[in-house]
Amino acid sequence: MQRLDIKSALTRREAAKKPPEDKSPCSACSVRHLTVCAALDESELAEVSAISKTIELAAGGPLFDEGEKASNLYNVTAGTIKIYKLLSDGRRQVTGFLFPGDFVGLANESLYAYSAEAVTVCTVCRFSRRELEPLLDRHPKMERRLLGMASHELAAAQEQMLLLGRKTAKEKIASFLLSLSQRAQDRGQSGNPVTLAMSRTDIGDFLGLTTETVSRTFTHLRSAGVIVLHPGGKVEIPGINRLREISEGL
Amino acid sequence: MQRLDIKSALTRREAAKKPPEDKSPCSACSVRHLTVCAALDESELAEVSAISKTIELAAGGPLFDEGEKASNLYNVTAGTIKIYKLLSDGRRQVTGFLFPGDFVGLANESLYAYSAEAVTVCTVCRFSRRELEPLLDRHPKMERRLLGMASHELAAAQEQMLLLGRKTAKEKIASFLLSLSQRAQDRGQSGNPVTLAMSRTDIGDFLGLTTETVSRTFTHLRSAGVIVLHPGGKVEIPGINRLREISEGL
DNA sequence: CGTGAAGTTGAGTATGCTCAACGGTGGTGG
DNA sequence: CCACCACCGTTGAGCATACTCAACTTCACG
Repeated sequence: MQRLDIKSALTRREAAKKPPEDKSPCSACSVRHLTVCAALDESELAEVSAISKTIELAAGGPLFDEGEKASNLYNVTAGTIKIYKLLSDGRRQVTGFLFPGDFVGLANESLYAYSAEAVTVCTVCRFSRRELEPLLDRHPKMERRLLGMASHELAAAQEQMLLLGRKTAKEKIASFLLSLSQRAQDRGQSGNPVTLAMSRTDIGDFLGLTTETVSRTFTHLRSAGVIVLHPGGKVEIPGINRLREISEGL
Repeated sequence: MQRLDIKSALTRREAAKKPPEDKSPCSACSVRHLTVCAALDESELAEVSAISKTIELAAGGPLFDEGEKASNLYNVTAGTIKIYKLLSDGRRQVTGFLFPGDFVGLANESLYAYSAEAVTVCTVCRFSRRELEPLLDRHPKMERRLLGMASHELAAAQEQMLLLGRKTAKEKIASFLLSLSQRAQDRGQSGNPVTLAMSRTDIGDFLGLTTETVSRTFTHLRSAGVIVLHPGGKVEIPGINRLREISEGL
């Protein structure tokens, strides 16, 4: 799946080398319907293409760091990105995983409030903040869309606060699997089995648990027959309704 | 302070009864510079006035409930509001406290993703979503401001996730006090002593702790001479730098 | 096939929770 | 006006969930 996306990203880059034509490279974007670029017409897409640049990241590669000047915004087009914050002693909280179509880099202040790093090989579209803002002024439709995406993220953040503050380890893992499954389905991929692209450490840092507890809880759910762990981070969920109950503490 | 704000709200309502004049009631809004209405000119303010209604809430009064149709948006002008989510067994996570100037009710989907309830006596400005949206279309400046406020809330949500997932009880309480102090200062009020308008239960539900642990931790910080507890929920912070260290685990 | 990172499992522990009791306070009704 | 009651906050004792430290296994990669 990653390999496939990289291939399409390369195709997009080749298109960018060609002289201007009636179709912009963004026209071919396979995740456009999920992004801030949804519902733009051809001429608007061309404007966006003109100020965007496709970037590839190796697994583990940094996109930006907390405290850095927030001069760019990014659209994920392939792969998985994690965003996180650190405490001075190294404790880490992953505040989100980003998948194709997700937007990253919004910062009200001039500095990024968190770090972003590729979990897998990734492709992202980069926009300079300076160039994007006037474009947003001219296209309220796009700004409205951005506000909608920010509201959506805000709702997700609140759901995550509920998880972090009030759920048990078992409920956290169950909620996490269901959320990954849902997001895969939103992208037209399989929601079952679901693929975990990230490490146990990343999952722990996302759920407010240690890797040991994450591992033990997976084992526990496996013993209970709710999930089956396959190689390559694939998790089959035969008991998806049971998992839903567990995620809500029933 | 609450009493004062209520008085100004009444003044505002009286103004609304008068025939149209060159100054809209919003002109007198004491927290406008903090709100989405900042940087609007007189004619724009008049438009906003026309579709807003001032509402008063008793302490404990509900503003809206999770799952309700999100037909209104609100601007807090006086008092403290809490927003929260519930699990089916009654576990609660307070996801935020709102103070004058804060905006509440953004919902990407058509339903509210959380409940909102007055902590103290409150005054809020109500906008119908249906009426506000066309106004935003005509005033990109206002929409940009809204996006900025949403980004700011997103950053705060991430900071809160770090707190919930990775901080100890002591660090949580210290961070909480500092954040309240900062927000009071942003509103031109005293940052020290800071007033806790909410109950221990609300604080616990915000920080992912029980009331007992909140209480014990306050006692501990008091014994350590970092804070002094005064009647009326006032907390004096003689050791504010020590509190900063504690909040980061030093 | 060797090496190092990632994942799993186990034993013991600590932080924060549960359950319980008690003091203070504010609102209510006799 | 005062007694009563409910609620809030505080404190204590015991306990459980998830953490720490450690060993071992599995897996990916050279």
